[in-house]
Amino acid sequence: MPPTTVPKPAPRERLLAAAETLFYDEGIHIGVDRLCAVAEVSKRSMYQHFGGKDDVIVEMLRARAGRLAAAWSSSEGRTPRARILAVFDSVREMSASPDFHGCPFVNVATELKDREHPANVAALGYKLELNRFFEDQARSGGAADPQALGVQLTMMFDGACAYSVVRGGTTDAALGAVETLLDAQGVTD
Amino acid sequence: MPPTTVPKPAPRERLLAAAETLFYDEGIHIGVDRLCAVAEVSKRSMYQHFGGKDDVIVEMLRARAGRLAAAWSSSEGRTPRARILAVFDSVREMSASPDFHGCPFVNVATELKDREHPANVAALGYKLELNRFFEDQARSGGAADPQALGVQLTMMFDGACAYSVVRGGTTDAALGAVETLLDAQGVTD
DNA sequence: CGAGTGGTACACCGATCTGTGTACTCTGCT
DNA sequence: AGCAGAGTACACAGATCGGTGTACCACTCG
Repeated sequence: MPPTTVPKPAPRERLLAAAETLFYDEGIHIGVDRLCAVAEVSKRSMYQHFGGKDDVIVEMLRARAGRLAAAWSSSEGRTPRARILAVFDSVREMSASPDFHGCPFVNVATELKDREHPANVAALGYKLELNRFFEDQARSGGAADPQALGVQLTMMFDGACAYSVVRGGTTDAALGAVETLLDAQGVTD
Repeated sequence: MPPTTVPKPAPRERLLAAAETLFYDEGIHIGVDRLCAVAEVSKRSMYQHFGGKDDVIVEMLRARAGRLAAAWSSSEGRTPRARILAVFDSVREMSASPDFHGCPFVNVATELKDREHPANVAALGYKLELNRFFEDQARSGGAADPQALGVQLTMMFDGACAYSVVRGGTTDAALGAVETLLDAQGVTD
């Protein structure tokens, strides 16, 4: 029988996985030495797979954005209101973990400042996608002003994350606010 | 006649002023050399006035929190609803500036991660104060659940800031959401 | 066998980081 | 005049940063 050990993923995948946890847990200011050590990849290999540290950040964000967007879409079949609430419920769940440090995209944008930076462009893309998801669901649910509601829900999303970052608690209160905003626009089940 | 030149503030004040703009505009990872150069204070003097870079950050946040809290209180005499909306209106105004980079307290908390850090404790104190202001106004305005409304408004506050950080636009949409949340709890003028 | 390829180990570069040590100047007070 | 304190200029330490150069190793394909 073949060896039971799972083959180690390729260096590129190991780097992206390490970047996801390290950059999120400790910020994007950690050194590439640390990153490579955790990924068990030589620094030389890293610079052959990526153009530089910034490149790793961008690719990591892109991969993460894709996975998260897929998670929202997975709620197909349910009502628009339920699909919106499910997003906030997942945030509530994540915020219960001591390893929760807010929205990774907002974090990178905050740490980078420069709005022209490719990583910030990726973060913006993610937020636009989230906004569009909310807006689409709001429209499907018969909202009076889907566009405004989409923006408001996006704000509430990041506000809930920031709340947990500073306070350390969970984001339960966000669900009540979201229900109020949905009710006000006639988005019922 | 006396010289028209205003006397230069003391080194301590110059350092705090420089820290306020530099740490906010470029993040708290800039070097102390840069900070001292802008403040026109020798590095040696900085370490005689403050225990270290972290100390400067904490003192800067404390000063800033005091001034902002005073700004909310300045709206005495107006209705609770108007006082709450005034806070979000000032955020809307600030977000119009290209120099706006979100809430300085949330930014520091995001960049520092460590929740035990004194600067993060200061940030938490500020957010608790803001939360209490909202809650007090909600109660005065006859809200059905002032505590929940206070938290929701605090979330909306940070959400509006994060929105502007990533998108670059103003936070107009937050006002609509706030009005909806206030209406739902019966906080009218 | 040999060549090419992907990866590693490790030293190294210049820049920058926080923080300190030292010797100097300025200023106000008595 | 003389002294003390506050501030400055500047070199320096030890660490870490992103990034590179070099020599070597293991594997596959022909």
